[in-house]
Amino acid sequence: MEALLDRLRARGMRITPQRRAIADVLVGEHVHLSAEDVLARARVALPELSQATVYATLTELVALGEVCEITTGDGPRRFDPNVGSSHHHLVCRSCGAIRDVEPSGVSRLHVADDQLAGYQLERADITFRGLCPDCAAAPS
Amino acid sequence: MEALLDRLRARGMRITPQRRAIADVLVGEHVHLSAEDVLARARVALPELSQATVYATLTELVALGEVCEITTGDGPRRFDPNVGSSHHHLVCRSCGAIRDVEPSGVSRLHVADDQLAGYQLERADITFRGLCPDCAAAPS
DNA sequence: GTATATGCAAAGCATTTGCATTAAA
DNA sequence: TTTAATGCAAATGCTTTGCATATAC
Repeated sequence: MEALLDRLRARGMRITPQRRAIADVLVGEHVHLSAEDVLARARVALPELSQATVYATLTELVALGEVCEITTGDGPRRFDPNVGSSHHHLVCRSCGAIRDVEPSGVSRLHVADDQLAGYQLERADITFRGLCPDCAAAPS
Repeated sequence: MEALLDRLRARGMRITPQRRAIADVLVGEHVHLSAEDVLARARVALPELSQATVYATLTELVALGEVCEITTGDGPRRFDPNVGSSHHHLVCRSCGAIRDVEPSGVSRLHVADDQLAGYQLERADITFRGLCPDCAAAPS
């Protein structure tokens, strides 16, 4: 429950009411919040929370690898706390909805060594794009 | 050579000096230009070209599928005219350099049907992240 | 001649920054 | 007490927009 805050404390970060409120919102699977979403939700518990603090905290959480960011290619970036499973994303090109795709459902990707030519690979971001069931049914 | 302009004409677009200058710059492989890059290069041939026209034209070219956009997750988006081969990208997290990865060097990706749940898939964007040879050698 | 494309400058949006104040440890 | 975190507001960077003018067809 307090896992994220514990890890932050362990890394020397101070636990403030602001960080607690933000951490409380960044929990669960299929959660893909914009910075604005995080602010709005965390403000329910802590109305005086500022946007700048949300951005600062999100930046740190991403740097620590506790949260990952998703760039939809349109609109603000989204933050995903589900870093445990290294899943991929399905993004609707019409409404922007994001759904997770479990890695187990995707064949493993392998890159030929000669393509890497000295690169030190860290990870692969895989984003599937198309129309979600709702948008496929009701074309714009 | 004039292939892109021909296709634009065929779709009813007017061929202006501006579009010619922009099209001349959007040629080749391993080309990943920002809007600013496109403006600067096209202005060599047509100094009075405006930024707004570059953005408008790039937006149309993307909509027509003649150019694809790459979101690096940092900095401005890049435009890639090499839509013929549906390649993937290797992005250096330190200097931002982008290199193409030929699909032939990557194992084919397959998504289990039950993961798609009504989604109408259009494409998969695959971005590998890590350090390029230069940045791996000289850590920041 | 007519509709489309252009250029300019202003607006827009997401995000970052500077800095004085506050508070966690 | 000390150093890090916060809030505010201004600044930044990229991109889009409104609108009058110019121009491809």
